[in-house]
Amino acid sequence: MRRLPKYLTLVQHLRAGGAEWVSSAALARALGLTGSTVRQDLSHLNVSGFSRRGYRAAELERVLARVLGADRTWKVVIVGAGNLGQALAKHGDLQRHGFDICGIFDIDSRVIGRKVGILRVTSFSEVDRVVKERGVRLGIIAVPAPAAQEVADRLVAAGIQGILNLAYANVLVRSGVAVVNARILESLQELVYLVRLEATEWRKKR
Amino acid sequence: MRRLPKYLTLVQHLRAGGAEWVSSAALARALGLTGSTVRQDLSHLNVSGFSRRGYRAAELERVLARVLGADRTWKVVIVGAGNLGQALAKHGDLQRHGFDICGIFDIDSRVIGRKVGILRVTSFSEVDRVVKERGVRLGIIAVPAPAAQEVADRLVAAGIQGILNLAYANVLVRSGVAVVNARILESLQELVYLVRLEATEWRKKR
DNA sequence: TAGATTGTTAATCGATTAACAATC
DNA sequence: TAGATTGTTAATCGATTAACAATC
Repeated sequence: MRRLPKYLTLVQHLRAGGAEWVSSAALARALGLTGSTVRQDLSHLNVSGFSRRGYRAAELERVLARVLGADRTWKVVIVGAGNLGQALAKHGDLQRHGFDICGIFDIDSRVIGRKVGILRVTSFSEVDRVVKERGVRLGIIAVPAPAAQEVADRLVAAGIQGILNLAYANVLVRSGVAVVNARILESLQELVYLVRLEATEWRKKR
Repeated sequence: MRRLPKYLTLVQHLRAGGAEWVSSAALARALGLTGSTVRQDLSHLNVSGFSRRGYRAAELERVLARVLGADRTWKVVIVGAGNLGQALAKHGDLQRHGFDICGIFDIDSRVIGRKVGILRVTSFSEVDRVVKERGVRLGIIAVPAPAAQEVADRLVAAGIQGILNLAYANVLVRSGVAVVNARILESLQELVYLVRLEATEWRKKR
């Protein structure tokens, strides 16, 4: 369920703010959902709430972290050391949330060897070796669109089990390998669509 | 509809590859959908296909671009000149797809004035003026989570109509302002969830 | 003609919401 | 007790898929 990460983040923030109990209504309000939806979602988890109080924040966080695998670290490689790839490698949030970045790769000899945070850009030809040696399970694709499929094939062949695709192209992989697409450009286009929709609705009301 | 940007991208790529006609089946295959879904989606658009051939690629691209507002430029400001903000400002894909980045802002005096691509980091205190003077309609939030809500309030007050929120916190805005969240960390957590799901399914089959 | 494809209707499926008894 | 909240069932809603006549 794609809402689970949102619950986790929110509960973490609420706990940081000192909350001991959280109600379905509170979660719903903060995420723009209904209490019903939240209770339905949480009922699939191994957690139970209390009348008049809600859910124990600490327990809820622990259970959410568990089901999302956020209670252990996940090894990741980043392919593509352009602006986006480098930004991710340096982005503290990933390390802070249990992702262990095992390498950043590129084919451009001008960036290979360059330091990015605590890492050094490595030739893409070594990606198989690193993935196998270190048992990396996740790969992030941050290369130009035309190269995305080739990179995906290579990662899957090396044994990667999940791909986060940031490239502006769809990649096809054999079943058994998970792919999540996350494209800022598409999100922006969605935003434009919504903004125009709002503008139209507004005009209708007049 | 959040699939429209995907159709647009795909049709652009297919056209670049020389395709004159595209069928619903071809689109479906490339995006992991069914032909039915694609035809339903396109039926809401002002475009019609032809038996035995499909849709005219050029016409489809034009119509999709139109409904997504990709046929004109959209002014954007970026708030937050950290790794991610800077990467976006330098990221050619945005400019190339009709987004005109009118400024990148930060509150940290150590980065204010620094050059980022062709832009220069400006003090966040000037964001209202820039938004108003240039008629900017979209804002991208790329600041740490605790600052996100404050930035959103400020952008909305300045007249921004749509917000792309990359911060790891939910922002609440008055109705009439569109918000799209795009968080790499949440996408990664979703990926982890899917990878573990696959692993479980696999174990079940044995 | 045979075959491929659209456009649309109807069926299915799943997700969201409403409602409310049970509980504290 | 009164009131707030969960957990769950049933209803609603919307999105996806199947099916197929119409078309070229």
